[in-house]
Amino acid sequence: MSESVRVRFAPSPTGHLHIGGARTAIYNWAFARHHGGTFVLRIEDTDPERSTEENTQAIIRAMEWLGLDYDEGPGVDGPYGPYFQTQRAASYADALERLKASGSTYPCFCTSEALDAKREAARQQGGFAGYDRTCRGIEVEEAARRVAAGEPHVWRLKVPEDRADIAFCDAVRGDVRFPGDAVDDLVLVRTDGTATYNFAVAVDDTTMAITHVIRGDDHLSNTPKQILIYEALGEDVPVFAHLSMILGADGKRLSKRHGATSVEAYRDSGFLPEAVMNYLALLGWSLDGETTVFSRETLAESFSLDRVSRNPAIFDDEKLEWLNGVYIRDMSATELIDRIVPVLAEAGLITHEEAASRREWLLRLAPMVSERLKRLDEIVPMVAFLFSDSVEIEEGAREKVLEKEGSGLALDACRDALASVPSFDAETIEAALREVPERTGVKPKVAFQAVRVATTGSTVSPPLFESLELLGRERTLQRIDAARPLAAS
RNA sequence: GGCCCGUUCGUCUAGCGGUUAGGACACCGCCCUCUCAAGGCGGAGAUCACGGGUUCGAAUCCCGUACGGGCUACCA
Repeated sequence: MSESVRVRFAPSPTGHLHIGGARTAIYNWAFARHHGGTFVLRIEDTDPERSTEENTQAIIRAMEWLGLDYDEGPGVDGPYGPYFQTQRAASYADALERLKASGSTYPCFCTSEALDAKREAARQQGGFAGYDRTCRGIEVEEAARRVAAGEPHVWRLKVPEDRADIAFCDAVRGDVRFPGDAVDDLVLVRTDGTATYNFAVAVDDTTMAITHVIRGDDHLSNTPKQILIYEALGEDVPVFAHLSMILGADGKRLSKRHGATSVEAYRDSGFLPEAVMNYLALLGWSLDGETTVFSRETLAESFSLDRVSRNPAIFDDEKLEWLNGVYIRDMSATELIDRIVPVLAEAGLITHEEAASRREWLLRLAPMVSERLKRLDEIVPMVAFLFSDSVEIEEGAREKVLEKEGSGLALDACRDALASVPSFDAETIEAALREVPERTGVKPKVAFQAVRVATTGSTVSPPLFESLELLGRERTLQRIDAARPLAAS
């Protein structure tokens, strides 16, 4: 429990960083930071069919966005590199040599076709469908001769006879035990000389001196295989911690069918990295059962594996949105503007140049919207009326508000008041408009709603007086004039 | 089929032998109020999957069952 703690996040670049992977990365990061250890990013790119450089970059970008800085990995050299599995072939070859030397592996000449047939037959009879060890019985000399002769072969792990139960203490699940005969003589090195997943992972984790393997639940059943490889190699077994899956709203494993599942998709739909990180941390871990909002620093300080939950968790978009709103409200006006200008620019409401020259105006806008936003992109429909020359009045708004008795009267009175107000700021505007109901006898709600609909086009908007201030006197009066014919007398 | 893992309000969770089973999101009501939010207060919501044990006492420990998930590849 000190500086010697080394953990790794090992995604395979066959797609973008998804929610489940991100949570695994977060827990690894938090564990490393908590213990002052080292967080390694290792790219498991051994599937040439599906791995791409682009995906690798996307994963790294997503981690940067979340603030998951790693101490060793792509672009961050360390003493245990390289950090791409495709570049570690020499390391696997070396491990295989060690296994050959200790007699813990043997070549297998069975064809995959023959194996498939046997497996199928065994499964029909309902038994364990592991390898039947045919080639394990071949004399060492003969096997060596056939290998030398170039006969196609794979290398299999020679699992000890009558192996006792393989037991380990999982840091989140507790004691886990597999029957000794549950693991067959699995393939370590393929016919083409490349390492299989389980071999590569075990070798990498030992050669990278990983002390704690924190990973998805789907690897729990692979653990006994890897333990056997560790033992054959004569290496220490790390501590394992298996995290439960994240499921979609239907209780099924999270997939594309559930909509956005990649971290980037959340970024693009207006979520803040702090919120995503906080939410994901909470999905399967709790600080104390009470605290729900916390910074990444607090997460690092408080994180421990024994508070990781064992049950699968359903991803709840609504709670993420609420949390995102919490973080938005917590931002200063300048921070919020910095985050929002790109969104407005993207929507074509403002250019970056305009944003720079109207900075002061935008800073006044910030407090009006901050407590109304759950996602950054909601800003667009909310403030579009401030960026247009005129406004189209929503059908329902006209009926419900403008056609209500008294609204025309109120509009006239408000127009007069606004036209003659000495200064067009929210405070003065409010004072002037507050007198209208008294003077006309129209209820405040009716009068203010009429002005709101006339100037924003909608029955829902940011606070009226502030909105008018930002709109400016000219446009405000124009819009009231334009709406006036639609209003009841 | 075999082997592993899991099961507390709709959702995320607290709980680690004795609690009125706590909190958060969502939901409902009230207050605040120029709309919407935000905020404040309050409410409803969990026979702790089911069945057996162990115990004076079990959501907590043990054993089954059901349901869900994972592994069982020369994928990762």
